[in-house]
Amino acid sequence: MAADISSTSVPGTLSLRERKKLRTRAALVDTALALFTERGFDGVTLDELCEAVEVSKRTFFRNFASKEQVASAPLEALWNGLRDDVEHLAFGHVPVLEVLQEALLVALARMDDGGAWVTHVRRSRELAERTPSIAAYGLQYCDDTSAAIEEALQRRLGLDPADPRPRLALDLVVASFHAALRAWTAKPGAPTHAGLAAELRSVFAALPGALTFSMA
Amino acid sequence: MAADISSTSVPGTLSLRERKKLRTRAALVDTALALFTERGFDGVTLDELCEAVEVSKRTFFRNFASKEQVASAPLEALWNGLRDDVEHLAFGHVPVLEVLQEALLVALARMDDGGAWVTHVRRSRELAERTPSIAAYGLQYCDDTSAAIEEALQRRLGLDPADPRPRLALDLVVASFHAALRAWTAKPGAPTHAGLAAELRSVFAALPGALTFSMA
DNA sequence: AGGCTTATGCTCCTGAGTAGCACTTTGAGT
DNA sequence: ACTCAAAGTGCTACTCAGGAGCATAAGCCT
Repeated sequence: MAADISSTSVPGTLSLRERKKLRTRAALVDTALALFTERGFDGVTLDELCEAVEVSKRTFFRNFASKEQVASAPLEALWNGLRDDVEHLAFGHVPVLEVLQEALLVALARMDDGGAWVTHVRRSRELAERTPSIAAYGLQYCDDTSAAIEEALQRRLGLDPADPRPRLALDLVVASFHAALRAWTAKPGAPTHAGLAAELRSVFAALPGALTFSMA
Repeated sequence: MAADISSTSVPGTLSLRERKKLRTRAALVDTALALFTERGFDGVTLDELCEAVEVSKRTFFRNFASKEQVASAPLEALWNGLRDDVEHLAFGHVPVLEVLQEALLVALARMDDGGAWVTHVRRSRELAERTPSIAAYGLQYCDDTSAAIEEALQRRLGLDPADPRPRLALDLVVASFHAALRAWTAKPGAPTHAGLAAELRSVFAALPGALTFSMA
């Protein structure tokens, strides 16, 4: 899943084979999001998608585990980034919740290419909203990643595996991101990276109130 | 989805047709959980399941939207119960989070038949743990129900639809339940209803600490 | 009792996802 | 430079989930 640096002499440079594979993968994501957006997830068969990218179905399934995954790829990249970062977080004596919030903002900032990612995410999100199977896949991936992160937190913080607190803190951060994503997707106009980050900060700010507020 | 009282004179009594349908449904859930547990989710085809219950595949799909749903039925009943209850909650000036926690405990208590439900949940849970597609379906159903509950909360509390707090509070309650479920499933021995409720209370108690705790 | 509604069964069909085999490309050893 | 092993790719054939149309039977109302 994560790009790994291998056998080539210059670190950070990928072999021809690896670059080709990444290009194929990117082309599949790009074309899939375009076709799904245009004709709907169920209106596009895998055969059509593969034909458009000039790749066989076999190759598709070597890059993605399911039709749903190719539509969820942009957000998976974000969660993978967060998961990898947790390994190197400095915790000091700051509350874990705050460390995780900051880590998500950092992972999000890292996704800021020239706007390609943000455009993909917007499309992916809109598809998920009207396609239950995509939403289901995304939630499950998120849950899996959360379990992996929880495990890392337990290890790095020296906590009892039965302690529910790290997972709850993490789930709260994830729920905040989903809330931010919904709000951001609902906003009309061209999607921006800064806009998404702002929504996320705003939800984080509302979080303490979520625990204490009562009827107006 | 929810049992509705119809045309018969005595409220609470279902017509023969409706009772028969419910029996078929229950038989499908029961047999499905047994077969899936025995041979694995992918080791049982729908045709086999339908044959075992002596029902056609058409009938199966009139009762359930997918193979995954029949395995998730027990927990769906709980979420449906919570969703319906939210319509009649008294909020007073108690924090919404606490009202929701209490509501979930009440909905859970209502599931206490003689142990059949709890046995089904345990099996369903164990299946979900080793079958990603079941887990995905369950999370998506939960998310859908949460959206419906959020909508009800907005309406009943007179809140701005853009206010993220009710959904965050709800997500926290749901996350607590999932944590309790994981802990409960991990415990060996015969599953009990009281045990699950106790786990849930224990997670609720740990919740404030989840926001503030830092490295030991 | 008889007509109406609704569940059910049967059968055919599409498309996701898997597996086996042959072919090509790439990186490494000599 | 040449060769070989390893990995990626394409083709084909297969299983099974899930949906649609039409005919039948069971339960409901008058």
